[in-house]
Amino acid sequence: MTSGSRSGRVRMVDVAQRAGVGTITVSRALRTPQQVSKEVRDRVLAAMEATGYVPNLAAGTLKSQRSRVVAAIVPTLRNTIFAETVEGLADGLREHGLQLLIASSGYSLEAEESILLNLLGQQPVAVVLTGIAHAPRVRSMLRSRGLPVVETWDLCDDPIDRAVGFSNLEAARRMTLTLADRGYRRIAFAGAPPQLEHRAAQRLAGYRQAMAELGRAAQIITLDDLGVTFASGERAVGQLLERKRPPDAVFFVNDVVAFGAAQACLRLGVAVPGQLAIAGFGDFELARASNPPLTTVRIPGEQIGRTTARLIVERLAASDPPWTGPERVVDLGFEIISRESA
Amino acid sequence: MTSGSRSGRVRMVDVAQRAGVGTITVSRALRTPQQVSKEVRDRVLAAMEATGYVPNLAAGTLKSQRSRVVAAIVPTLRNTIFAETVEGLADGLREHGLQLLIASSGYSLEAEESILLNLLGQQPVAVVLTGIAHAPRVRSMLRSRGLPVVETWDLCDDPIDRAVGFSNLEAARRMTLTLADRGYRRIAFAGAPPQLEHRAAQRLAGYRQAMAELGRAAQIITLDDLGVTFASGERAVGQLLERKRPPDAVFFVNDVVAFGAAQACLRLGVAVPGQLAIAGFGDFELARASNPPLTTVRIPGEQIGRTTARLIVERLAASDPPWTGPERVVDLGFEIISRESA
DNA sequence: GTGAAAGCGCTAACAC
DNA sequence: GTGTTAGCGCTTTCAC
Repeated sequence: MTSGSRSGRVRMVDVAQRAGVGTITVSRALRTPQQVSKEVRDRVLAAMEATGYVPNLAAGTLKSQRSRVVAAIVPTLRNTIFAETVEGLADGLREHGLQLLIASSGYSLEAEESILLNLLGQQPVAVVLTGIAHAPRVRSMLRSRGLPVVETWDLCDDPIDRAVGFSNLEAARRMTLTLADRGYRRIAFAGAPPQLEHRAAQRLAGYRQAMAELGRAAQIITLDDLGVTFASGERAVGQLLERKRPPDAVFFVNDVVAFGAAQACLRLGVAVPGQLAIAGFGDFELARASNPPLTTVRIPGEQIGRTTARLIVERLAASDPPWTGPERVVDLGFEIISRESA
Repeated sequence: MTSGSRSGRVRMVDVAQRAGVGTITVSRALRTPQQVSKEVRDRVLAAMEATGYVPNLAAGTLKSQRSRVVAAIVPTLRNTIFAETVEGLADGLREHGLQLLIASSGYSLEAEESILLNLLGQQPVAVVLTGIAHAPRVRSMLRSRGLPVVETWDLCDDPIDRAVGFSNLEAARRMTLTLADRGYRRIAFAGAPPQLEHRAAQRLAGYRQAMAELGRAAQIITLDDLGVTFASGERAVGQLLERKRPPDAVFFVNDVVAFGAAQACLRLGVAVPGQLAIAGFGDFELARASNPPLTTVRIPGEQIGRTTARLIVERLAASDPPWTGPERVVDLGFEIISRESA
């Protein structure tokens, strides 16, 4: 098992010679074992063990024009927002022998574009993007390549290829109406500046639409820190309380900031929901752990990842042309979760 | 910019012909621009734009025996524990044109081994592992390859190549002594079963050592869920309170479970730190957001990532042999952070 | 500063 | 079920 000279330079030929077969047989033993007789296969596997052979995927990819890598870009890995999706995706892909290549864009569309160029060089067999808003060239570049592409975390009438997600707008609208149903009168929305993030903008739009339906005036609180840190939620509460006529309910753009706000209230002695009701978005583990537990929108984070993996695997098996087939857009829905905070 | 026939099949020759140069000049314009006259370079860049050329890294990697990929394995991406390290690493590498290939092992050493085999196939120029405990073959495989390897999040006298981290044992020992200094008498430690995770075992050992120094009896609480969810912290509090003689302070193996425990106390009306003091480990954003804020050990998560990136970049530039050079082990230290919870 | 030829290690296509 | 041949698209080496 450790005899192989200086490993890392063991080539398929070395294994083949040791097993007394041709290189192609080694290749087949690895990729399509059923094509190789059990006896030979065992000999080959033993030779691989003995030499510590690790296939050079660069060579295989080059020749076959087909890697085993799926490239994904998420806005951030720093908090838990996309964590479930990424793990679900990675698991779903790994079960089919595909390796996930992840990069984060820091919520910047320009960064997304340049990162994508880099990732494409690795010859991925599919690309996963977060959201449906992209730099102009991203769409054309991916379409012209004819690569399977899945856009996640939102829906869209005309995806680059496929989309898997839920309606951020509708989810926010429903949450707003739910808060109104509960009797809250002055419902505010807190999010980062909408031009910074399309999904946040969609949620804001859903809030606005609901408020219009209710015939009430919208009240917007702008978060800093891209609206993804506890601290920005805390600061928002500070701002709120200075207002002459503060809202009696705030719908936060995600659970991370909602949680930060709830903790600030606890610290400041602001009763939740008595004095200020708080709603979040995401139903992360944080929402249940909060005091009080957060009313929020459950979104199918892990399932988005799993479904994305499934679509990719199916597409690779079928080798359909990119923009045909069923399920171009998969709506996994959302669910309003009522807890004590609102 | 979109003329190039069916993109994804644009090769370097196509760009070269369009620019009226040889392929090698295109290659140089991309990789070592200073070797190409400005005039020719501009023509080449224009041709790349026009054709939408994306270099096939598989071919380059194959020929040059040198990719631009660094492979990393972390135990999980599901919570924030390793998030800072991963982002710091990714950022530090990207600044030098290196792409991070991340995979998660689910805290399993066997999974780590098999994932590593997969990743090695991509011909990474360096490998980053979490922790210093690995399956037996991992060490020999990496050493024999002579690849730059960085083990993170712990220290070790004899790393595979380099290690960047802090002493989990010493950090836990110091925190335990700090709790004793504050006057807590019955200090317990809560962590997952130590055989499941080496870093947790080190922290337990540090706790035991401190308790021995103090001449006190150790009291261990075993967490479920690998000790990485809020819920397991909550359940631990439930268990604690059933004891005849519960501890007056609990040192949790990380901030995630400590936070879960603190929230459970809040809910159950257990005064923190009055009735039960709580200490965490990590100083994640959660620690500050908690009520009360958590006394914890600050560990240099992002800096581990940054330093790891720096070591890798330096090693690639210097092409030193693997186990020589300064800084084989970089101790980034830790800091006890005193807040209200203990 | 630029080019021509060779070949990295594997797998597709075709034999047997 | 197994082997032979050719070549994927780059970069290295050496020439100019």
